[in-house]
Amino acid sequence: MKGKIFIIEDEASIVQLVQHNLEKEGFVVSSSLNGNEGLKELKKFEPNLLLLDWMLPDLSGIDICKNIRRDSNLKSLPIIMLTAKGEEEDKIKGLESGVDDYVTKPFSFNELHARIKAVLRRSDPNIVANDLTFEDLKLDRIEKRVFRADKEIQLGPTEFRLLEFFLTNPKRVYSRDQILETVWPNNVNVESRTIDVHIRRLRQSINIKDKKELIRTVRSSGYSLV
Amino acid sequence: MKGKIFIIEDEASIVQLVQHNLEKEGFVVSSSLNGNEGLKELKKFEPNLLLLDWMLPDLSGIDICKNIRRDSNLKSLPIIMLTAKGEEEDKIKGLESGVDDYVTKPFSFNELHARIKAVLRRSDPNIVANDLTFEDLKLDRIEKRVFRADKEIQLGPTEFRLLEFFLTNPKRVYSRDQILETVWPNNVNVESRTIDVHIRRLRQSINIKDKKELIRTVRSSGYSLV
DNA sequence: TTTTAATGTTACAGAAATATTACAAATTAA
DNA sequence: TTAATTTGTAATATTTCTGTAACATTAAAA
Repeated sequence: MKGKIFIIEDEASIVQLVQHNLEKEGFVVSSSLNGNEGLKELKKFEPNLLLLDWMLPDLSGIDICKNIRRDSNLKSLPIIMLTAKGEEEDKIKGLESGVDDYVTKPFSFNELHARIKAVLRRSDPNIVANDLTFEDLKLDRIEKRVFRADKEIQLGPTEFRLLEFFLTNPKRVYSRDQILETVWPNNVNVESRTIDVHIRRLRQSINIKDKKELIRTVRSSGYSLV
Repeated sequence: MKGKIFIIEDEASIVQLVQHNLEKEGFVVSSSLNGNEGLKELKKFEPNLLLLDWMLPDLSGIDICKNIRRDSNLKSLPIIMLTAKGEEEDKIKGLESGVDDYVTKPFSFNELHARIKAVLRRSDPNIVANDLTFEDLKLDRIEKRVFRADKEIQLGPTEFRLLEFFLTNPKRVYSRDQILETVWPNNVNVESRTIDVHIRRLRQSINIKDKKELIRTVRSSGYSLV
C-alpha cells in the first residue's frame, strides 16, 4: 500500500494526467474540481496527502488550507500546493498558512512525484520506500544510516547525499555536472574537482578490505555505482 | 541529441506538460496550438516526429496528415496522433491516412514516451537507442560499457566514441575525414593518420581470438564495421 | 617483378584526467 | 566560548590517454 492522495484542481486535464500517473505508481487517488465539494469529499476519503491548486473558482487555496488546519482530524494532513508561475507571493502565504511544499506549473510528473515522496517521507514514513539498497550496501533515509555488509558506516552529510544519489540509479554513469546539480543545493558554486574529493571520502568510508570497490571511475565521463 | 519533436494540440495544459517532460528527456520540442500555423512552423522546425491532436479548432487532424504525406520533404515524418477516448472511427481513419501510432487521452507521460521511442526506433533508430548492438558487440551508453560476446571490454574514451560512431551505422564505410569530424571534438586538429592508430587500438580491444575481425579496412576509402 | 602508395604496428613523450593530501574557513556540537 | 566536524580548494602525485613519428607490411599499379 502506497497511500491515498486527494487532488483539488480545476483544470481537468491536469487532474487526469496526475491522477493517472499516480495510480500507475500505486497510489489510491481521488479528486475534485472545486474547493467546497473537495473539502467534503476529502473528509470522507481520508487521504495521506493533498495536492491543492491555489487558484480555484470558488474557494481560494488559502481558505481551504486554513479550514483544514482548523479541523482536528485533518490538522496534520500534508499539503502540496500547485501554483502558476510567478505567484511568488502566494507561495509565501501558502507556506505561512501551513503548506508543506509547492510545485510550480508547468511541472513534470517526475518533479511532482519526487516532492510527494519527500513530503510523505517526513509525515508518514512507512508509506514510502525509505531503504535504498545495492548489493551489500544499505541506506536508510529515515534514520540516516548506512550499512555495508550489515556493518554501520559513518558518513558526513555530503557523502550521505552523494551515496543516496548514486543508489537511486545504480550502474548509471553520471557526469560531475549532473552530480553537482542534484547533490548540491541549488545555486551553489563549487568547483567540479571538488567532487573528486568527496568521491574519495565516500570511497574511503564504504570500502571494506577484501570487498570490491563500489564506485567506478569512467574517465572523461564521471562516476557510477557498480 | 535525442531528436526534435513538434506538437500540434489546442489544449495548452497538455502541450505544457508534454513539452516540459519531453524536454526533460532531452528532446528539442516546439509546438503550435492550431493546425494552419502549426503546419507552417512544422516545416521550419524539421522535427523527427510529430504529436498531432485529432480534434483541432481549424484544420482536422486528417487534413494535416494528408497535407504532410503529400509534401515530399515531410512524407516520411512519423506521426503519433492524440485522440480522445472512444473516437474509434478516427483511429481507423488516422491509420489509413498514414499515422504511425495513436495515444488515447488521458495518457500517462510514460505511455506517450514509450510510444515515441517505439516509433522513433523504427524510423530513426539512432536517435533513441541507448544500447547499440551489432552482432555479438554491445555498447551501453548509459553505463558506458562495451561487451563482445557477453564479455566486458575496457575502452579508452576515444575508442569508446569511435565504436559508438561505427555502431550508429554499421557496415557503412567512413572516410578518415568523416570520422574526424564526428568523433573528435570540434576545432581540434589531428593528423588524419592518427585515426589509424585508434583503429588499431579499437581492433586490439574488441577482437577475440577465433572470432572474426569486426573492423574492415577499405583501402583508399576508410573503415567500416562488418 | 619492381615500384609506389596506403595502411599496420610500435614506442614514446607530453597532455589530460583523476587520486591524494593537507589545510584553512565554515559550520555544528559541546 | 571552545572543540570537533565538515567543506571546498589548491597543490602535488599518479595514472591513463593521445598524437605523432618512425619503421614495417601489404596491396595495387606499372
